[in-house]
Amino acid sequence: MPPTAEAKPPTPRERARAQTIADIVRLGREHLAVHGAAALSLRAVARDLGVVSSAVYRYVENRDELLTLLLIDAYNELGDEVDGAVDAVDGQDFAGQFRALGNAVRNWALREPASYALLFGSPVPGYQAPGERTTGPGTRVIVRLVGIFDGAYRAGAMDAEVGPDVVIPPKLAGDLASIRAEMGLAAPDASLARGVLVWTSLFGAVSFEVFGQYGADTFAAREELFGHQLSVLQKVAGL
Amino acid sequence: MPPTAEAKPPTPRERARAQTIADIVRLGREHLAVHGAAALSLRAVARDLGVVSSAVYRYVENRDELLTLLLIDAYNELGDEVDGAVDAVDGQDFAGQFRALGNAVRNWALREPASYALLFGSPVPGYQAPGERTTGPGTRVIVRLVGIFDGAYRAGAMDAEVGPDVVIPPKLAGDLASIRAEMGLAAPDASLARGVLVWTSLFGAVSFEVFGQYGADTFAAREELFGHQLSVLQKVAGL
DNA sequence: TGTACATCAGTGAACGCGCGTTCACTGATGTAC
DNA sequence: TGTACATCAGTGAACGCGCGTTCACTGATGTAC
Repeated sequence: MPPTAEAKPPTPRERARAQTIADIVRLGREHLAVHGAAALSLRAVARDLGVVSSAVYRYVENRDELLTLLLIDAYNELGDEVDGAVDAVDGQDFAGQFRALGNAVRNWALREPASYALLFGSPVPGYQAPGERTTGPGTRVIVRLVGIFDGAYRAGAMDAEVGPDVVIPPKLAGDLASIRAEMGLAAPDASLARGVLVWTSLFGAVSFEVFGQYGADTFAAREELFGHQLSVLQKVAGL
Repeated sequence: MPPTAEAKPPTPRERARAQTIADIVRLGREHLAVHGAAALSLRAVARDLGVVSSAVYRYVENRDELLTLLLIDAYNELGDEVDGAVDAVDGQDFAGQFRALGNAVRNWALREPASYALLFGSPVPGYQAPGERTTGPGTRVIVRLVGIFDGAYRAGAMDAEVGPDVVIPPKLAGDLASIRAEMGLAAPDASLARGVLVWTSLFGAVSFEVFGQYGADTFAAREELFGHQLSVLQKVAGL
């Protein structure tokens, strides 16, 4: 059965190599948290790793590739967290799933603000993520969110929505049709468009809190504020 | 009448000085647009200004102060743009004012993505904005937005809102009471809380577009998408 | 109106620092016969 | 089982670069008498 050549058990060297790469990613994340993405430096990672600076080039092609690894790692950590939270909710409780997803995003973002900033903050100047490697991990949350909405629609659990008189312009309807086809969805244009707003609004709320836009003193009850925002968004989505 | 010592006409030297500072800010913004905030460098600005690097220290105390100047400049440019757009709408057309504000934010953000990122993106590592200088300019948009909401409420132009059964927890109500007192507002808790969501959602939508979260191909009809988002947010706000 | 002095803008050299990346190399670890 | 060779991890020096900030200085511009 050697057609699947990947199935061999890893050699000690391979294991050591994987461990070192994992260490590099871990140290890179720590560096990210302290100094930000723009200041991420291979030399600093090498220092923390206890190795001469040129040695990291055995594991990582260049600085941009380290950024890519960190990006993928962060996307997957967030994705795992979201999946875990949503999976813990009853499959028919779509509103509960939505709230679990929102809270998972916020909790992770507050715990890992630097990684969150890398994923959802200002683009890193001069860095372009390689789509073929990041698109999968990078779309896990939205795919999951859309899954909840579409599941609710199919189950007939989607209430009348806010402002049903709002019309969808044809050009936008075209985009939504592509999305519907690509993701195999059933929900109509209005629901999908509403979903996009809820999606961007969720991250808008989290970003404001994580990036310090609220100021130091304005909101003491941040958890309650976010809970309220989720409640309203839930209504907007029709859940 | 020398008590108001500030009223003297500026000397040529003062005018030259003001002009140079304006040039520094302008060049700093260009640099920001190309290389990002973290890479903003006094030496590069000095080069563009055609002057030796130490000369800029005659005008700007250090790198952080240049960042502060850029921050204030950007906040005021955005504030002017928003004020201009809202002022152009009939004072009783609260929904129109809201849409004008939203579109002004988006247009400015798309035109000046680097400045937008400085204001609303990831925090610049190691930089803390001096509140006493930035709070005023930095709150112009939210003050204006709240003004529209409160004006609508006082004019009795605020419709029934989404999900009126959503309760405001006491801790959050306390925060909202402080805001109401501080800003001299009339609107009740539910409206204020809704206003916060609309505020964060508006910037969430703009940030996703400016920061490239939509991906390259998903939405061709970005203008229409944003228009739709504004429509739904308008309903959420009760306008 | 003319002179003496103070203020200011800009210079150029220097400080100490960190960065990404390349390259020839040494040793250790694995593999093929 | 033993030997020859290939692979790989890590070294250390070097390249050329840009950065923030300080400091003593030169000249030009303004001000007071």
